[in-house]
Amino acid sequence: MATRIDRAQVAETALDLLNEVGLEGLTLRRIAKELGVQAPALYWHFKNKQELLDEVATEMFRRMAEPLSAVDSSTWQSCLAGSARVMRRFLLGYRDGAKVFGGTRLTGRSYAGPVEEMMERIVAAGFTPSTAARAWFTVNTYTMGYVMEEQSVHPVPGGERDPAYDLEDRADRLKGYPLVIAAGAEFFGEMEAGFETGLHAVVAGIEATLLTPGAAGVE
Amino acid sequence: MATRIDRAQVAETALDLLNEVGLEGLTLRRIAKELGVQAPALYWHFKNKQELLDEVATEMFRRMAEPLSAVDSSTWQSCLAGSARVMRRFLLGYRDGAKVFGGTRLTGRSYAGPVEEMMERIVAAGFTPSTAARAWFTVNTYTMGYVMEEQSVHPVPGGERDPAYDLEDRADRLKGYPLVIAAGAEFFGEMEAGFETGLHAVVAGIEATLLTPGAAGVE
DNA sequence: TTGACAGCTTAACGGTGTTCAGTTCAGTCT
DNA sequence: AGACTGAACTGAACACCGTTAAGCTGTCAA
Repeated sequence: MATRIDRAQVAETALDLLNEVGLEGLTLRRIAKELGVQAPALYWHFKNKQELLDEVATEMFRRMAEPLSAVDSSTWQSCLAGSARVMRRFLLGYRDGAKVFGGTRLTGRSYAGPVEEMMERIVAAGFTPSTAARAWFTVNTYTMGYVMEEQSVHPVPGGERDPAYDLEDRADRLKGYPLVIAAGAEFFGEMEAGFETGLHAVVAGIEATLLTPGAAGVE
Repeated sequence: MATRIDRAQVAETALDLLNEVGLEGLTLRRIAKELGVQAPALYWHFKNKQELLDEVATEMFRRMAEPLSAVDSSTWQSCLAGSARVMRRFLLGYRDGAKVFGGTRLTGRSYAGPVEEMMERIVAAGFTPSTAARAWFTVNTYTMGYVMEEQSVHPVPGGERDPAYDLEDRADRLKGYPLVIAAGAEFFGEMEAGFETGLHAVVAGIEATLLTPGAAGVE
């Protein structure tokens, strides 16, 4: 009845299933069921579950590619910041998106095109290939780390906050540490605005230290 | 024979075991065995495995507390950068350290003391409580994200690189994308130096955008 | 018609987190 | 001292997990 399945179809199905069941619930049996197939059938297409997850992450990136290349690239700042925003939006769009994407290596070379394009723009703006890569990596690292934290506060896309992160409870528990309480409010309050503020800082720092060599040291 | 166990002892044992077996191998039966006890005994002390892992992360932080408060705090820059370095060193010291630490919430209030202290120093340097928190969070986010990546290249503390990240293979695979190849060399080459460069940028950006309000926008 | 082989199923294995009823043992009270 | 109590742990079991091996089924070529 149902047509035969292939790698791409499995990855797509698994990715769409992710929002329903979360990474923990994304078992081979569950994926197979969604495909109208028995679990071991997946082993015809993938060596093991990790390889399947790598393909899922790659599919995630594939879906990011279009909006990524549509980012405003009139300045390197908007290029970097824009791609960070796209990345965040996409990761937030999938349950445990950051964990899935961070825990896997992209397979094949499908991701190379968009990345090359973006690097070209940054280099054109005055960076060397090496500092451009560092700039991109730094922004990416920040973004991944941020969304990771964000998704542990906000596990389900569009859903409400994890009650374990209730700010009042937290304030109560940490009485006597006023700055820690204030910090919690800053961290877990307006996460979108917080991301922008941090991103803003990172980009400004890149300008100060990577674009123009010979800036002040940290020490 | 053996004395009874308590939460702290379980967490310490589990944390020490982590370097031997990795997060994947850190099963309840294995931890219990190490304690000379049966697996279900752990359920007397913890509601479930996640709660145990939370305690492990907290124990990790507990061990960080001393070096954290020994960080040079003569300037806010050295304070932030120093704590980021301590954090990275510690996370790298445990197999899957970033995953464990990132995936859990710190329990209790044991962590509040050191954090409060650090925040006080930053506020004293001219930040508001709110911008100080944002600065700290941004640096932390970068550090966690960085070490996460670093540990997927370098899984075992002190061990050699994961062969899957071989740069030559990568360069071969990505022929035709010169900037992507160069980026790979920058990312996965000298990871210590790379961390410092990025950290440097982040701190400089914090100075430019958070310490002195009214800086240039990202757009 | 026969053979080959890709793609799938069925059955099973060892291991996982977790539950639950029962056991042991230190410490308290009469 | 001896009975009691509750904390701490054991043993057996459950449902489910990733994974493997062997066998079945349909399609296509010769």
